[in-house]
Amino acid sequence: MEVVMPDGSVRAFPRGTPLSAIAEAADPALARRAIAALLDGVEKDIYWPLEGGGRIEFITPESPRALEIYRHTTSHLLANAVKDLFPEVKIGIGPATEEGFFYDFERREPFTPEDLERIEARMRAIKERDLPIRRIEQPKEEALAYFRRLGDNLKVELVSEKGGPVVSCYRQGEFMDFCTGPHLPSTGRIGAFKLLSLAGAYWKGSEENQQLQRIYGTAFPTDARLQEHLRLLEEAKKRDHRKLGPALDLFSVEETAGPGLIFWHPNGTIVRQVMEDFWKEEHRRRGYQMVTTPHIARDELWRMSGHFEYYRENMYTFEIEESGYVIKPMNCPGHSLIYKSRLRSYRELPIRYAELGTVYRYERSGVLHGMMRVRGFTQDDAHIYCTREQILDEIKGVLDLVITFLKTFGYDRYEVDLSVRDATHPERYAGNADGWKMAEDALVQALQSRGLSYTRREGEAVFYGPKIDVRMFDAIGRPWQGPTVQFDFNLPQRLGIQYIAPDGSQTPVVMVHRAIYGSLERFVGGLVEHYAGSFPVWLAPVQAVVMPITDRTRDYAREVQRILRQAGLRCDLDERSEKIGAKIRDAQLKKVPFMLIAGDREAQARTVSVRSRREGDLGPMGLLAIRDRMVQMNAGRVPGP
RNA sequence: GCCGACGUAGCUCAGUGGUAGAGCAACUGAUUCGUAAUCAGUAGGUCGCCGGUUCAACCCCGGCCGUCGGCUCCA
Repeated sequence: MEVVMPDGSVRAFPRGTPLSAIAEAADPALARRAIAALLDGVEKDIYWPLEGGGRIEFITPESPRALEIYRHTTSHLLANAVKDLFPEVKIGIGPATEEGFFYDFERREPFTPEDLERIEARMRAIKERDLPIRRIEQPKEEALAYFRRLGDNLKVELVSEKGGPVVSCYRQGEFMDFCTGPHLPSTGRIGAFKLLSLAGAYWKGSEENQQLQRIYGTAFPTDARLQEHLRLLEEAKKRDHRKLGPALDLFSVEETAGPGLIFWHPNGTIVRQVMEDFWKEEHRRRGYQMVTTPHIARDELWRMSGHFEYYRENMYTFEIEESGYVIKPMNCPGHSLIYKSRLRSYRELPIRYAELGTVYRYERSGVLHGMMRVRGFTQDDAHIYCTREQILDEIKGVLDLVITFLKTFGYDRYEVDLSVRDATHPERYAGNADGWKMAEDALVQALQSRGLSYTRREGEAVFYGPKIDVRMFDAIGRPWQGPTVQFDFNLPQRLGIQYIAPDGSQTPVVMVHRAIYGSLERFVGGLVEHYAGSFPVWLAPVQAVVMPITDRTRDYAREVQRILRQAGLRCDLDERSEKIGAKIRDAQLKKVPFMLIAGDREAQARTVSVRSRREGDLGPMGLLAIRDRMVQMNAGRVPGP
């Protein structure tokens, strides 16, 4: 048979030659390192006997696809160790994930952290034994009989559902698992790994099903890469907004008041207001009109909008004088009422209503998370009511706005998703096919016109319309949910939102719902982590601290503060009787961008010694020079340090 | 909501049934000092809350609240 080698040459091998032998023939050094192969692009185990020839490539520990194989094999190692130590345990599934791997187990007693240590030790022992890992293809019935004999009901369920007439399993020593592979050729080839945590997880991801115990871990080909990953986890921990936020006195969550409710402290409120000012400025400039709508409304409104039907579980309701009321979970019905408060002509469109609207939603206690997932939050919401002809320009306008914001906040990397409906199930969606097509075309055209590449996500649209979602990546490469643009075919229909067309007819509007920050809480939480608490000058709660060195220069320092404050800068004065080193240390810990040191020399020369939080001592600068520089950074919303 | 872990001073953490501790922060005083911690003193706790066991509970048991890691669901 003929084999196309990795270098492109074609060579002949006898049928049944193992891929490892082909690697050997290609390059003995490669053969030693190859952990698996690609046959015409399909992953195969390295010992797999090749029957029909084809194009061969080899996967080495450095290959991007290698990681998944290492992790998947390590998850089997985990299950193997658990079975050894706890024979009564039933095994579920154990895939590789973005960050590592997990395996789900059914066991009456909970695993303890001590169990985890024992399991990890056993895993290492099995790795040491260097057991061969072999793929076994057998009739489905045989595999079923095997798992039945072990009482592994979950596996029996999986094999019955997923397996064809012949199913593949992987065996290492006494342990065998139902799996498509590929895997490392032996347990000794497994790299560095670590078990990380314990969690509950529903069988097949459904709340209806029993809950299993999930053990999480991570694995890498080398210890260096594992250590690097663990270091990154530490780094993420240091940036955690739930830690930094209270430490920098930005916000707190108060048990007395209840979970999921954010108290914005003065420092946090500065960040928030600066963001709000920027937002209002940009929106007014682009023809948005600010509106304000009430926090509560009769349930009548929410019945009309459909929320009472579809969103009730998330709404807080109460009664006043025997009428039912709802605390608003969304702003759109309110905006639509303003639109409907009188007849609208096509001449008025597009109408763009914007509101920093605070909404409250009931979220199950287990999902709450710092500022990221809360029960009360402020959306930077806007609704665009326009004609079909105006759609494209409107979407383009929104995308321009989105890009402006991403840049300003230093999110240089982002990805765009376009979520469209599952066209095979039109009954699940509001609006007609024509509307969906038109909306989708407009979204695609707008994205193209702005040179934005995107991933199309079939069936990911909400029931009321297609949407664009932006995912932004922070300074250490983690994704955050960003701006979103959504069409809404439901509300205009339900609320009868129309305009008078040139021919005098009543025509339904097209409604677009969009948010840039999403929620101020979530966005600020993300920013804290993105900047690790070191906000750029324009956002920093305190932009500079003036530090007199001795009491002799106290009055001068006060003057410096006054000058900066008069220029609109947020400037503190540290006149404690501490040494300069201590003042610097404290300002540094508060992540203040500039420290302005005022000693005798500076007072004499009408300068300050400038110290940057990031670059350290920058030497003396004239008062007006530092003032103007900071004013420029502030007004220019310079995203950097 | 579910599974598991955790909850001691503002923060970080000691404290295995017998009178609650340290460092930092805070406050007071001294010190007037040149780029990440000056020194001394003082104060600060219903050990998350409620109940139970016990002569005695921060410690053991139960319930609740909250936080964290996940699952499930979302800005």
